[in-house]
Amino acid sequence: MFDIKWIRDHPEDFDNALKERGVEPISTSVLELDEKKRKNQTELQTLQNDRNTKSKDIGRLKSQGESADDLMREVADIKNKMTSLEGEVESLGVQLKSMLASLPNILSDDVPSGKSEEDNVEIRSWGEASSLSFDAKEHYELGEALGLMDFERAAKLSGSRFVVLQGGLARLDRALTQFMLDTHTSEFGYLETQPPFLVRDHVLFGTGQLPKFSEDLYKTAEDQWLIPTAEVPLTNLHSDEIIDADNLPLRFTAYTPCFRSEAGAAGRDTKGMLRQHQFMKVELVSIVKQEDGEAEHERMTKAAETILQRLEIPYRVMLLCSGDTGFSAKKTYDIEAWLPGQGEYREISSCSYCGDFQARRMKMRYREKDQKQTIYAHTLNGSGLALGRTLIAVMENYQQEDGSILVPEVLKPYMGGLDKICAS
RNA sequence: GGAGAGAUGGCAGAGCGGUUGAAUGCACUGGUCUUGAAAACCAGCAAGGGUGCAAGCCCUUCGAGGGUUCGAAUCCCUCUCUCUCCGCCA
Repeated sequence: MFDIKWIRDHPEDFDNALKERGVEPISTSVLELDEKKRKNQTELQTLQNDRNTKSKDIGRLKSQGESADDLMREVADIKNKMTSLEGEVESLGVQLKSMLASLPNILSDDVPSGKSEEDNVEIRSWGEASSLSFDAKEHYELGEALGLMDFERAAKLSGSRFVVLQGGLARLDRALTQFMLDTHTSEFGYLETQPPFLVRDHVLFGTGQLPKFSEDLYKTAEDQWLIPTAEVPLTNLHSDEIIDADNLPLRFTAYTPCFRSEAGAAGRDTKGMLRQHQFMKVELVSIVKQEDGEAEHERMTKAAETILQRLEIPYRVMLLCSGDTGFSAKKTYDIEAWLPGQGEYREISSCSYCGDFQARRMKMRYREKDQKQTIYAHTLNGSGLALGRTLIAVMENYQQEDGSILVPEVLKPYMGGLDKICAS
């Protein structure tokens, strides 16, 4: 969501910025609506003022036992005039809001132009993206051979894009979770949080999934939505509040399931557990002062990278191009882990800086000590990391020629003595 | 799921349909006093929006949305949430 005052003052900057997003120039129609609304609003407020004073006069007259019939007639007149104006102001306001609510965030200056993921730019890489000394298998081949990853029975229960994990793989997934949460809480200062997994409309509006992307989400019969990521409840925790600046930054981490309909992804990544309707994720969310947003973005990305480094999984950090950056983000880094089985880097984390875009939508402000004015907070979110995909990365990178999987050193304390996962 | 009570400013808590955007207390900020602090006393202290060069003026908001009325925090309806009791339950 945008500051209408800023658009008034910088209509061309606004159009140019959105052009990067492939949005047609819209400032003219926005400002036209805005102007019309304000004109009507001013007129309406004059009438309201008139009505208020006259009503008070009526009260005064009546309390003195005098007749107020003339004044009452006048107020009735005013009221008539108000009715249509009220409707007009209301409807113009709704139009303006819905126009602004469907526009994506303005990108940071350093986001490269581009159409698709092809145009993303590698920022740095870590580790060696090498092939193994033997013929590396993909995660689903390994998992099914181990008898610990079952897609058929998952389909029997729930349809396509689900998986059942068992035994050592389920344990490994749990170990990864523990390791991630421990690292983020104790080393990076994120507050472990268990949020609800079902949320209301306005919460999804706040982070930007609604109104545009409802087809990507699941909705319950009670009209609550299943969260597509913990970013949604975590970022909204302090919505509609004025935060004491001394309490910033706020950093939250949560381990939650994520539910995505994957509408429009038909045929993509149908094999294995790369793209599921339900997956677990450890999420990171930061709420910071406006001047701290960019530094926090780097810090958050480092926190996510730390997990892969400790797991000794090669990865690269990509700066997403304009065409690949999400709706609410100003700038996004994807972390892609090396998958020897696939012979490719695949996204395992996405860290986004949203500026005040989400904060405006959810009315989350902060105030500096001794200042009267409120400022919209800046929000960031990142995966730290997606569990399913991290499990895949561990499996493919730690696979042995016999199909067994070694447990990464850093996970051993969490594996109850198990240091290798073999066929059951 | 059934029965009842409630929702007011950062918190607590008043509020016969008419100068109530809202008493009072606490908290907070500034000042007086004090060597300093505390106490005491004085003053200030809601958000969002419109308008104006500005000072300011104005509008809206007392859980949300409708309605009654010249006028609603106060009356009516719907919804949401909270609390108490009963039932069920991880």
